[in-house]
Amino acid sequence: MQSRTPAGRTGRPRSAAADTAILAATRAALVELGWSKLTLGDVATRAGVAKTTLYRRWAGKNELVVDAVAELFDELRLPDSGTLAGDVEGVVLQFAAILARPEAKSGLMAVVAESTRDEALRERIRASIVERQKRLVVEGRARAQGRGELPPETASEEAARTVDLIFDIVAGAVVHRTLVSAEPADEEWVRGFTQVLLTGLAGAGEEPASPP
Amino acid sequence: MQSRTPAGRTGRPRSAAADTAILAATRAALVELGWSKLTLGDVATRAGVAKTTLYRRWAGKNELVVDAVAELFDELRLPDSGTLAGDVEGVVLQFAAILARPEAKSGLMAVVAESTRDEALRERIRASIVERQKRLVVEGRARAQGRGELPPETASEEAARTVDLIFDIVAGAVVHRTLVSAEPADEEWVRGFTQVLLTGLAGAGEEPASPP
DNA sequence: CCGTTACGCTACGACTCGTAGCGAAAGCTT
DNA sequence: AAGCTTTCGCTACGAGTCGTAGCGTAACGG
Repeated sequence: MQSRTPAGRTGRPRSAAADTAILAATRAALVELGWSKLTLGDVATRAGVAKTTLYRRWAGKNELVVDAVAELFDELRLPDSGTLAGDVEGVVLQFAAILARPEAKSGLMAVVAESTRDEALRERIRASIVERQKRLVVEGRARAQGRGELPPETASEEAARTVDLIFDIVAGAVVHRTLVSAEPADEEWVRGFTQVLLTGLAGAGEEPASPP
Repeated sequence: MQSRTPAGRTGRPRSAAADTAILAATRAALVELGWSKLTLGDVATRAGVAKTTLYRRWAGKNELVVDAVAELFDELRLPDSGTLAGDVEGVVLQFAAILARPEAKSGLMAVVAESTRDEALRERIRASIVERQKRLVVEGRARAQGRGELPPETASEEAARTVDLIFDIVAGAVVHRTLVSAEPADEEWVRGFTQVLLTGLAGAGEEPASPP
């Protein structure tokens, strides 16, 4: 968040209700208009605030949409299924459910595209969206190592690289499936993906050990 | 392409030189301005043509950028390294090299974002960019099956699903690494990725069988 | 009650968009 | 060589958006 009133501050405080109304209006506008046709004037009207209020709180369209989309990822939780495969499937299904929403599709990819030319924007995305997801990978990996499903820790630098690699594979696959292939990442797909991730391509032909 | 002069047509033909100049100017504008600040008027000036000529050939910014970016993928070739791992690494490195270019980063993701609200645009992307990449997966997989590195074909519908899955994993990982994590998909990363893809997470700690 | 800050509203110049209309140019056909 | 057809470059235009400035009012804290 960025609109927190600095602690020992005088004067009229910023309306917290306006913040939530603006972010909700932004998501609604993303659904109806998409990124390119979304205008800040329209968002202001939807939220019931003045256009100038928007410009007082956000630098521009990019920052506003990042904050609006970031809230969608608040609900991400790491399930405790007891097995690595179960944890992966659970997280991926949650991630896929978020990405299936139209405001996430059009908003997230657009700001990522913009972030290729804006270092500050990329950092904002990283801090408010990506880092939260990556923490799930770290925790899930640690659990699996504790159960002996994954080889134990090596050097810490090597571990960081591995986490980054896993994260790029998991998040990238779901994003590509949802946005580029434009097919749902449903349970069947997630099962297949998880099997490839855990056992590799060669093992992908075999059935998993436990049919229901 | 869309500006081919219909076969038995009379009148002045469209300038092919204008086409290439416009697409090159579009890529240059993508590098300098990025997607959001790119204007068709600016592209026309760079290409040395009138703005109206642009509107006669392309419906809008989206279609123009898709064509401009699609040309970047013309150079994709499937290397014949003799092993599945080598083929995967070769293709991924080529793909990564293309995605490393700024005109690909800002252009490709932006049109993908737009395509979530435009069915025709998504089809245009699929036909001119995605399908070409997917063919490499199909061919590489067939070669590996011929060498016995992958289990042979099952049902054809099952095979299509597998190809789609592999494609989403490979392309998604490279895209996510390059655009979201904003780190280069260099040889070291590609080696690690290929190993996970072929042997799975559990085998990712082991060294590959054949050191040079 | 007073100082300070946020808010809503209006207005503004600058810019981009996509289109229309025109005369000239470049092909093919006869 | 003349005629037909289509494209091209150019200019101009209304419509819409941008981001900001200015003003009076509202909501807090001391």
